[in-house]
Amino acid sequence: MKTNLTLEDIGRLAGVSRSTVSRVINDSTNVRPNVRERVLDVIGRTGYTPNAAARSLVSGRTGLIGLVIPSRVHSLFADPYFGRLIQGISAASNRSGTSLTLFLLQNESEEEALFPRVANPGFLDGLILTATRMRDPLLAKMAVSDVPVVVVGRPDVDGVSYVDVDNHGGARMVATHLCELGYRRIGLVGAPTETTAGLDRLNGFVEGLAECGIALNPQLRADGDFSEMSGYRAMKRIVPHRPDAVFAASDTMAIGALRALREDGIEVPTDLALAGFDGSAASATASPPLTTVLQDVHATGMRAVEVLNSIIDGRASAPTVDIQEVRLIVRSSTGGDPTHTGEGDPVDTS
Amino acid sequence: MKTNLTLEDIGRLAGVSRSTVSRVINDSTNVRPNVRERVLDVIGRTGYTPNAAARSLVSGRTGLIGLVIPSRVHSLFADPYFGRLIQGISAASNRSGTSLTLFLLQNESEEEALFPRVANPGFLDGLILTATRMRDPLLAKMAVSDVPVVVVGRPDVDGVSYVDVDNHGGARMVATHLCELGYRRIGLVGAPTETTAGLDRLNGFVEGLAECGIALNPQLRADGDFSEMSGYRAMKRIVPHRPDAVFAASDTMAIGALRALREDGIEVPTDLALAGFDGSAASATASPPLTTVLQDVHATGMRAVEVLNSIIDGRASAPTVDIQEVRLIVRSSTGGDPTHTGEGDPVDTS
DNA sequence: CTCGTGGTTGGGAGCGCTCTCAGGCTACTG
DNA sequence: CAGTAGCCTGAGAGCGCTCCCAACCACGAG
Repeated sequence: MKTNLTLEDIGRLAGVSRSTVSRVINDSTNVRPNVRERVLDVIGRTGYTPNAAARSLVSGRTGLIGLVIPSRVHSLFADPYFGRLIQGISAASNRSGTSLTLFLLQNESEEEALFPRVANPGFLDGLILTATRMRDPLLAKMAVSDVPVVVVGRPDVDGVSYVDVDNHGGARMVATHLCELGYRRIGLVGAPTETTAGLDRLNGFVEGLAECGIALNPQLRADGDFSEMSGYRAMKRIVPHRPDAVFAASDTMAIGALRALREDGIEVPTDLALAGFDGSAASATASPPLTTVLQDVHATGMRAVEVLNSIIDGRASAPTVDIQEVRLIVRSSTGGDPTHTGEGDPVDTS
Repeated sequence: MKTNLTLEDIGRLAGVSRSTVSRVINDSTNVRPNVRERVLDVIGRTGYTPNAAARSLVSGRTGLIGLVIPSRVHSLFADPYFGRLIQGISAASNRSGTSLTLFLLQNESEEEALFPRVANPGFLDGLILTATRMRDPLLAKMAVSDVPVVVVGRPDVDGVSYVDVDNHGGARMVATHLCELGYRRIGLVGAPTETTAGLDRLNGFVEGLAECGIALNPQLRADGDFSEMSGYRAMKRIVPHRPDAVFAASDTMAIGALRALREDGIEVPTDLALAGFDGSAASATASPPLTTVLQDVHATGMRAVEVLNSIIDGRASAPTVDIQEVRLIVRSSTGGDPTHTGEGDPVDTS
């Protein structure tokens, strides 16, 4: 299993030239069966694998795609979202025979140092950007570079391909659902509005409320940062203003909100209805099980890789936009279906 | 920002040769200040970055380390352990100027296909293996290959460097703690014994019990797979045999166990004491807050990278072994400190 | 004034691969 | 049996870089 073998060595051992061995490896057709056999045999016995660096030097491809998760996602793995996303991206990447390089940035300075690294020719074939913020400097640079890029989530600039979920539509469904059940003092534990996801969920929710004649009362709104603790705190701020229903813009924040309510002795859904967003596994095991908006994060990740690959291969020219559908899952936390336990519900367990 | 520039181009623009530009970039000393200035200026204006593939072809280094997380870790991001580990590894990797390539394997066949990929010369400088199992085939192959490898956790083969936490010692502390509080019918929600972590926690726990004259009652033991649901199920199996205390070998399983107890109306710690392992953030916010064993997963990840780098650089020859310390955090779930709320406790929030 | 010395610089070789092209061979056609 | 098309194979060039070595220059010492 020595790794310092070259094409030339294999050729010598098999009594053929470098070129023929190369043909066998890249299974081009024009090789006589018995020659191919002989070469394959030598390769098998020696455990030869072609040198990746040499290969990418000449081919211009490395088989490596990058995934950038910026520093402000400190709640990285507390919220299962990114875990699921990484799994989806990784699955698609494995399937397409590429490897995934992860850039988990810890602070601003690492973020700034990133561009030259990823723009480095001969390093990455393409890049997936997540959790971009408004006026994201990295995104701005990438957009004008010639590195293939796909954003997960909706970017605030044009000309960039992206894959997003229907945040607006999902939040609107929640508003409609709560309205139809007769709630009127409806509050919001919002997601950060520096993110397009937060913004879209806010706007969708407001639109849904408006459709049944309700305006979002500012006293009934407090924003969090997607973390459990921020959901807890936001709910604590809203409760004194006596809402009868609250939409938390992520399941993790909803879990935190639930904890705040439990502490204050407020029963869900009897005293207050609560809904989340994401369709996480935790939403189903919470007590009571949470009404939520199911998004298939795994599929989103896979789709991002597919779009990126199509750009890398030059199959896609114009920026591609892909919006994934979401689905409202009604559980007992909104009182819409009190017999419902949450067991056996569809959740994204990826 | 064209990326197709070469050293030669920069040289031409600056009126020097390829070699001189190379010297400037790799800041070797022997370049006249004004020449260096001129070259740096051209590089700055053109946004030139050296081609990574060409560089690694000649240097034999790619600046890339791999992280392997095998398929059987399906609970990947439900349990915060791997998230924290990845963050630690990524932090150390950023610091050392290397990039991290993630191999999240989804099934056995992907696992088998991995070896040729990672053993590929000119691809990775080294590899970190996690969650290896007993008689792990990938580990066996890697151990005899000439690719630098570090295992996180204790491998069951010799000659491989590894970084582990003191699972044995931590579990023993829990046993001693429960004993000292006077519990006698002490149960275990175990971790899988195909993992050395599960095995070590089991043995440490048994040893701790033995020291105060207690043998682990098989009826009071049920094993899980680190997932919340498996903790729930295991506890359901143990409860009928009336334990007065239970050690769950991971916080996530402890949370599941807690859910089972709540369902059955069993009060913690009044009716039953419960302890976990990991020191996760969730252990502090659980109700009641959980007694647990704090391990610094972030530090473990960073250490793994350091050890790997020392092997890559040839600074370490003999297999390096590094065992990280753990600490018992006593909270109200074991009744050892009933006034304790869990707020403000040290937790690994990395 | 000549020689040596040390700091600078440029060119050649080569890392291991793919691609192109020309040449050799086989086999078929007329 | 000559001619030719088509298949197979090997050699050369070159991807962009680093390393090595030889050449160069200016300076001070003898």
